[in-house]
Amino acid sequence: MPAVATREQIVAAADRLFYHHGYEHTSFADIAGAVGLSRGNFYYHFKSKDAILDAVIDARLADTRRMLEQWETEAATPAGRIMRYVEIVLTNRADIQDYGCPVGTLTTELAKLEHAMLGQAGRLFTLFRTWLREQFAQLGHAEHADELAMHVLAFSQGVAVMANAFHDEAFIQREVDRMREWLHTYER
Amino acid sequence: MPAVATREQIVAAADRLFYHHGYEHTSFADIAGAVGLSRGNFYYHFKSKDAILDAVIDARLADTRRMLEQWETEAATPAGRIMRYVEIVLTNRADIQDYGCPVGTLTTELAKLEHAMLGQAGRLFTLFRTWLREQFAQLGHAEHADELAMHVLAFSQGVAVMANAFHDEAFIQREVDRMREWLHTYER
DNA sequence: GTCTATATACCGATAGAC
DNA sequence: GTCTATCGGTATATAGAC
Repeated sequence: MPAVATREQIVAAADRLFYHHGYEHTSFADIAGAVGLSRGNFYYHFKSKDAILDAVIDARLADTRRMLEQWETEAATPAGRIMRYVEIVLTNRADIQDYGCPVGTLTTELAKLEHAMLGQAGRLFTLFRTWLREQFAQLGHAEHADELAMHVLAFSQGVAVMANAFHDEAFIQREVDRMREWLHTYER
Repeated sequence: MPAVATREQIVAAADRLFYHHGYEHTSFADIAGAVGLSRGNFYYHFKSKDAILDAVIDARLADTRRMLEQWETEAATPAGRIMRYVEIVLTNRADIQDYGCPVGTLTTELAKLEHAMLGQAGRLFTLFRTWLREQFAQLGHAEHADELAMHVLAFSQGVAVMANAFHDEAFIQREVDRMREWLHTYER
């Protein structure tokens, strides 16, 4: 198999395993096994575990940018685009109940490990934060756009942690409805 | 040293290390070193790492019960007691910015590890949930008390994750103020 | 109750044959 | 580009002297 395709498979497998079982708990053998490679061959593609994490974060950043661009084309109004973000907790409900938020849980873990890649992972949060801020600015709240963006991010993280802890689907739906009503008070 | 005192020291050290560096990342050697014991002697007090986690969770449950009882004596009204909970994110701001919420981060980690003690850790959340539910019932919202309790828990978890990710003190204060105003709409 | 020494397993990482 | 074999380190856990 060409090196590029193998590398992409490794990143995809590592992405999934880091999300499902955490970064530290995932071993090279786990990733190699998921791709169908031997541990030894692994180092031809990535020279260290940090390098894989770096590649996974880059892939998530690229995926997120694509998703945000798609939301821009699908939702005509800034409020509609913000609701697209809010509704992720419904769209990805099953995964969130099992594994939490991929961004929040990775950042939390890397902070505890005092891992050098923590800053890189923070860029994922910043990407959403900047995008939400822009939506609130377009909604006519340029002055408090960042504060409102942070509030929406905190909503998603709170719901994700509680959904993961209690597996309560009705709770998620109620919180999304609550958020929708809150957002209406900022529409003009 | 008497076995009981040594055991308590081990639990206190493990509690702190699990919070600061995570359960999996904390080794027996780390805990033994913090207490000033050899690794070998460790097994006289705890026969497995799971047993230490179990003891740590029990200690946290006992500490939490004591804290909730103290809040009952310090705050005269149910709204005041709920605000005591909300203001934890300010009271423990420094630790939360560095390590997140001790309950939320432990539950998140154990879920990813598919650890047998996940249910035990969930009791910490349930303890707060039940207590908050009781406060909302006393406030005159018995019908939606559990939903309101879950909303307050989600608030604290969302703020903790974001505070840990961005280390933004002003953000925490704003979210607490927002919560105080929200709570006022439920006072009668 | 505390210690040293050790068993056993797995981790990340490397070397070298093919 | 993939493999097997292996190194050095660390993890949990145990045995036994004191």
